[in-house]
Amino acid sequence: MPPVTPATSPRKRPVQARSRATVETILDGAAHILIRDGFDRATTTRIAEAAGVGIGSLYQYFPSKEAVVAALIDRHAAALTRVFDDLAPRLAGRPPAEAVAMIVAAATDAHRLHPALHRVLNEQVPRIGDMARIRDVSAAITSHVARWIATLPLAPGRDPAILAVLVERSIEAVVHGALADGHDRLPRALHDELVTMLARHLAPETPRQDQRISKAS
Amino acid sequence: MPPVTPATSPRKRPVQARSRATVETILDGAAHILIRDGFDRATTTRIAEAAGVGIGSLYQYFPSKEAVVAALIDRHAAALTRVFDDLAPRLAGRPPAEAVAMIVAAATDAHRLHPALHRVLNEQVPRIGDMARIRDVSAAITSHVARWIATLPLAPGRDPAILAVLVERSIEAVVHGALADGHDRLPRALHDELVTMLARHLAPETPRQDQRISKAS
DNA sequence: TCAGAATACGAATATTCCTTCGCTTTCTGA
DNA sequence: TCAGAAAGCGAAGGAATATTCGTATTCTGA
Repeated sequence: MPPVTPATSPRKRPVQARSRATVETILDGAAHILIRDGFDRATTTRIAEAAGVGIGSLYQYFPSKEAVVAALIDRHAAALTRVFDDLAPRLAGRPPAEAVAMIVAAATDAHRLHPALHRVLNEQVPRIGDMARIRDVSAAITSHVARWIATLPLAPGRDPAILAVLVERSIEAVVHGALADGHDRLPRALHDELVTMLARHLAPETPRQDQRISKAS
Repeated sequence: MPPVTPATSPRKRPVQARSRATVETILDGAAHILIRDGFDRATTTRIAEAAGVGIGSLYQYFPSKEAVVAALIDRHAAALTRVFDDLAPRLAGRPPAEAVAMIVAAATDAHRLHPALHRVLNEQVPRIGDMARIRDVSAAITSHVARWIATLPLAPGRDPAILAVLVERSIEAVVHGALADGHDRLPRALHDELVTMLARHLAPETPRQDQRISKAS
């Protein structure tokens, strides 16, 4: 269905330790060049140069520039996922305010894993067609959150899965926005409003929403 | 400062009606090609073809492919801004639940102005370096929202500007996410949770948030 | 009606980048 | 220690695009 799907699967699998290291080196070089030059100016030649390997070696393991970036996305996505996998078990039993604050903190950490790279990759992901990889990360996070929410006492009729989407997207958007605006962390006031809002919305006394809101013209 | 700034400013300004029409035509052609082929496969030649003008004419007004896309972004951004400019005066005096629902509706409308184009442009904006244009749109929306929030009775110490950021980003993220997931509108349940959450957070009785939340480990 | 300016055009040119392939070097397992 | 496999290398070829520029056409203002 995606009109654009450059070949991104590896050409040859590195088997010796030496070549596995080469692949890592290429990925590092790619990250470097991507950050410095952006995707468009990043050429396979420059990537190989930055990595200190021959261009031929690069093509031994990657069929194209897209494939290199896809691999980089994969590596970064794995790191992101790990942050939230670590978080999930620690949420158990926490009251909403605490847990939400922890999720916010994790989101911030994730963004700071490698900010410059994170940013470039975010921008380029759509082009690589590796959207699925990112969707997976996001889905994994949401599902962790949903599992935690499911343990909370909620008014009947409220769906943890939906609340999780709401929570995850709000947090991601606010954190991402703040960091994109140049802050190195969520400004305190915004952080507190966000946490309060979400925590309160997850409180047991929050009623199931009714048709009360459909009065808008 | 931006490492990547392809020339995007027009080469020559169209003065006669004829050439102004040509420029519009080129933009239409660009939209068409961009949607059909994506940015990478979109070439200046194909754009000119689709627009039914000579390639030379394109270069008369745009120094590069990036410039064409930048102009397209600009045109689209103006349309988006208009949606919210129209909305702003209608918010006056509305209670939170109503107004929030209207903002959500506007965000949905904005996304549906030209979904295919919206999507492609969203993906390409970062590359064009026209990030600023988008930031402006977003800032304009936030500022409208802030002006409305400023008219609400709030607990002392709460900042309308910050609440506006929270509201705008949450709505945009949730709406965008839902549409990206393939829905053609916000699912009802998610819509209601979102509106309830935000409206409640803007209610006068919502207390100023304190250090209550910093207990998280 | 006419001169000068504005537009339009597209074949030809200039760039840029991707990718391959034959050869050298290094490593692994026996 | 040695043969075969794995890895590394980069000049050269090839394909795709961006962009220019001289010429033809149309429009504007007097």
